[in-house]
Parts: sequence; C-alpha cells; structure tokens
Amino acid sequence: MTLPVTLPRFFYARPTLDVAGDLIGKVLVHHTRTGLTSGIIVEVEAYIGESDPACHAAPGPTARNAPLYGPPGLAYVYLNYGIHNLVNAVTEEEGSPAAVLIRALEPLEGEALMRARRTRGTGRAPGALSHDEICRGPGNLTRALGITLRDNRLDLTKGPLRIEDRGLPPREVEWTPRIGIRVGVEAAWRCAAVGSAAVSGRKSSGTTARQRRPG
DNA sequence: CGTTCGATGCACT
DNA sequence: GTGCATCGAACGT
Repeated sequence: MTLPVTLPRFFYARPTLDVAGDLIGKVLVHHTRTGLTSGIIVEVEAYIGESDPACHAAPGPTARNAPLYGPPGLAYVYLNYGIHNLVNAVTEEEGSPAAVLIRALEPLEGEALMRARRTRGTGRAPGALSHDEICRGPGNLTRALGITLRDNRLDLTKGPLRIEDRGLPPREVEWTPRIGIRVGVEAAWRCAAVGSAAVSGRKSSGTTARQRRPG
C-alpha cells in the first residue's frame, strides 16, 4: 500500500491515447467545503486536435476552448446541453489542443455526499441510486463530485480538484468508438475498464439479460 | 425489453 | 436562431 500521489504534469504531457489508457484505475478527487468525494476512473474518451471533428478545438481557438490550448494537466470543464458539466484533463503540450473526457467513476470516498448531490432537487431518494449509478456518465459524475464551470482551468496536478495514483491494481480495458457524438464516430478512442458496472453506454456484447433470475 | 423526447444555457454562425 | 462530448421519464412492444 503506497501513499496517494497526485499525478504530475509529465503524466499528461504525452500522446492523448496513452494518457487516456493510463487514467483508468486512477482516482479523481474533489475537495470542497462540504467534504471530500472521489472515485476510480473506469471510462474515458480522447479528443485530439483540430483535425478531430468531435473535439472542441475543431473550429480553431475560441474563448470557450482556450484551456485545450493551455498546458497539460489543466481541467477543461464546460456546460453541455445546458444542464451537464463535463470534465476533461488537458493533454500533450501547450498549443496542442487535446484532452481526455472522464465519463464514469466507481465511487470511493464521500458516497453519502455524492448521493445527496445527485438527488438534490429531484424527487428521488438518495437510497434509490445503486452504488454503480452514482457516477455513471459524464454529467452524473460531475454532479456527484460537485464539479462546475468554476472549476474550469484548475490545475489537476495540485489543489482541490486532482487525480491521484493510489496504487490500485491494473484493470483490463477495452477500446471502442466514442459515445454520443455525431461526427468522428469511427475512431476507437473510448477506453473502459472491462466488467465495471459503473461504465456508461451499452454493453459491448453478450448477455444483457442479467436482470432476469435463473430458474 | 426497446425507443422517443423534453429540459436547459451557452458558444458560435 | 441553431446545435450540442446528456439524462431520465414516458411511452411503445
């Protein structure tokens, strides 16, 4: 058991697909006044450069996508569909716009607080959420961890929003096309931990009928 | 089980 | 004014 180590800048200053694969099994942590919440990263997507039509840098530099052009290790948070905050880790070198979107976590610390945030304002009871639903999906995990637009441009290598290596065992991963985009569908730039029930999207194959009882 | 559709805010044309 | 890197309730089979 080793001490938690916040990932340093050089971790992010690499090819985005390498960073994406290596983020699986790392721990996203958010420390707020309300408390500390965290989860194991089990699903990510890479968005790479102005030539990637699904990347926010596709139109070239704008006010919104400026963090993508910044130094590696920054957080890029933006509002999607008017409702959901999505969090990315900026990769590669300054001036080279690319990032990894974090899409799902397995809840680790502060689960009660995460449940409260996820159900606040809705009619749902905190207990109605299963453990694996709490941080399943990019909009859900930011809500659970209390990540908002105010966290945009924060430095993930230090401070209240960070990603740690806690020496967790390596996970088997699978690469698939990215989810929920209209362009750039062909690239297999989504990476997910195999077998994790917290992963979003459809099951790759096999038995989806696990809900039914045997007998 | 499956698919459809409304909510909601901001960047960009 | 249009279009999203979404979510979940509502409805169809």
